Amino acid sequence: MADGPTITTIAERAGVSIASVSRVLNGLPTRQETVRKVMAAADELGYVRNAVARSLKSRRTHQVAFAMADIGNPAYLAMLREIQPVLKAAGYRLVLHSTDAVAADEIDVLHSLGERYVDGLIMSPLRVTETHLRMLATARAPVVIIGSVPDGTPVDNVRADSRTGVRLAIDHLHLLGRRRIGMVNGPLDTVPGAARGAAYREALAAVGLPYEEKLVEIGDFYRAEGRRAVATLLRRAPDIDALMCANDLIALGALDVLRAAGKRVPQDVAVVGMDDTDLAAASWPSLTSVSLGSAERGKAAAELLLDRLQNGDREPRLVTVLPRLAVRASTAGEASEGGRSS
Amino acid sequence: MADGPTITTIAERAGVSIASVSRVLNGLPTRQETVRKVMAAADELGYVRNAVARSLKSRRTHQVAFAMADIGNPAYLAMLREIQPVLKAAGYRLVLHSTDAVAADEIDVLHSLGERYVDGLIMSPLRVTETHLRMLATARAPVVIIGSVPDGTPVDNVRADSRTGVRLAIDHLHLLGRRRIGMVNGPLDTVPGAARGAAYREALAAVGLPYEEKLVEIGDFYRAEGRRAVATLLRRAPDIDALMCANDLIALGALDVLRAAGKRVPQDVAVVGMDDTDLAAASWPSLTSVSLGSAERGKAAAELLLDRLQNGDREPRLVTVLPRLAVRASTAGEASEGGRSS
DNA sequence: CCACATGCCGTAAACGTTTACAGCGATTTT
DNA sequence: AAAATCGCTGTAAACGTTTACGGCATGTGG
Repeated sequence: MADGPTITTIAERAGVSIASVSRVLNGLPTRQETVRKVMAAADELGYVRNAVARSLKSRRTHQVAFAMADIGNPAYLAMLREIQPVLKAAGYRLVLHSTDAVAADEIDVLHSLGERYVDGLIMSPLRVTETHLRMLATARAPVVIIGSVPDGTPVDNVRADSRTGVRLAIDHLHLLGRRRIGMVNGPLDTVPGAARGAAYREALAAVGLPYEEKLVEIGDFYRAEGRRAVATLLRRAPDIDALMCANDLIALGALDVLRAAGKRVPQDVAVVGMDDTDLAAASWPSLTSVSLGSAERGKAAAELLLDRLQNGDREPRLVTVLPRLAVRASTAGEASEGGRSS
Repeated sequence: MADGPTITTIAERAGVSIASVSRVLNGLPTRQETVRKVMAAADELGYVRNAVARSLKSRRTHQVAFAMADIGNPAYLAMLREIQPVLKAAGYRLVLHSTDAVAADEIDVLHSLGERYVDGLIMSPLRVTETHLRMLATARAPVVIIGSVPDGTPVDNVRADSRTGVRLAIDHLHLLGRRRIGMVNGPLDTVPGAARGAAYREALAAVGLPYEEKLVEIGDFYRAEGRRAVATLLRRAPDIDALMCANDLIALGALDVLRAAGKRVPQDVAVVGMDDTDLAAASWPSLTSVSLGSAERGKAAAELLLDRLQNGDREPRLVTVLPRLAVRASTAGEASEGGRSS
């Protein structure tokens, strides 16, 4: 692992100055003969440009960071899968942070932008605090936020429309004749939790169903929590005939509990998940799920950031991605069999 | 986004030299009064160290790359989930590459080590070619390979033991009384494909069952391919009573086809997957699966690399992770209900 | 009172690039 | 034939750090 060659090494071997070497390497106009000599020397030495020195001088790292709230959550994973190729195609490397949805970690990441090891950041915070907003306003590099941010915040923003998403699901259930539609939600102090809770209430109203406290249970966005919450709900309201779950993991927990309780899905209780992850197609019965377009949001975020990197001072932009309902067996009978595979 | 403060800015404001600033910032012995002045200036200016300049001088980037073969494959994802926190705890950032299992991309990544934008690399190649080996031998930064590499290759290496893994599964099926055990494998020119195929043959011999060509079908490591392969297999050998699948996605495809063919799982056909991903616990019936310890392998790889970064010239080390059989409903009846949630 | 050690600090060089500027030989213009 | 232009090249500075080295006070021992 001997010290690699630098442009100085090349310059000596080719008998030219380092400036010429640099020019050749960057394709700037140079005499043919010089080009030949430099190329030959570079080849023989197995030269590779030092990215660090290059970044220092050019003030561009060609790296972009993505701060995922939760690396285990398939929704964020779907974003990552779209972000990666977009960045790669544009010649950027991806630095991955996992913040475990801890606000302090997110703030750390924002702070670390000052170290200038990346040209920009894509971030999907679960909660947006005052501190977030303050740091966003003074961030040392462009940031794109996936998730909602107050109007006027000076960053590019990509949003899901969970309101419409929940609406799609409730309409679907209502059309199928369901009238006792329960909801299992995640924590109300998270952005998605709050939005989905409110949307549920609204959607019920829209189809003319009453909102009943006892049909709603709050847990967390995990399968085990989903089980717990649904068990509680069933005890409280045994006549429930449909469940709107705030994500797919919760919905899987619901399937577990319903099966154990001897309820048939979808005949007795229809179940809808949210995020339309790979798990939805894999489960049995396969899970009807509201896709909030994680993949599209990731792609949009990456594109917004790349655009901003080329054009530093355009207006902040807001992109909203439309939801879609993926109907599968857990609401629509035995028929459909999801086919997404990775 | 005005140009951030540098140590020069601080030096001016504090009325000291940049050397003193650097010393204070690095905790080297300095007079109290100077420390105070520098700290005050740094705070007021909101100074953050420039990582690029630091790296250039110190020849350390505090970044490590992970080249995933396939970002959509839960097995690699499990590795990522372990690697990330280990690196973070040690103060390293993670640069993520997705090579889509394309050899050329993997070579690119190895080549790019010459750019010195990372201190080391963890890589999980699907196939190991001559070129791989040549580049590994001359890599400009330490590399840890997850997957098998010929003895004598001068890199740290973390292996799964798919031989024992398949053996566990076949023993299990044999104990359950299955005698017509088919296999659905991925491409034989991949490292895992070859290993699993050979292991299947060996394991059959170990329990005294004959190897039959017609019980084996090759596809690829995806669900749709699994469906196709199992359909073919069923046509060719309708009396099959167990299926050993080379990964969980294939096994899910098998479940699809068996259900459609009216075969009960596990009563008529028992199914075993491999990798023990989240999907295994999510499917229904839940899937018995051989865990090859993806998480442990990721963790081991990260630790090997960190160790190597501190101690550049110790002997290459080989870590082998033991497999484990996660028994679920697809072989053992209705009883168990997997509970892993993320 | 001088020699010397000690503790801090500033100057300057280095890490490996990119790039403004000036120099220089050859060609073109007047 | 002198002047201007042109194409190419080398010198040197800069990016923001870290760090070897020497200098300057201060304190100690003879």
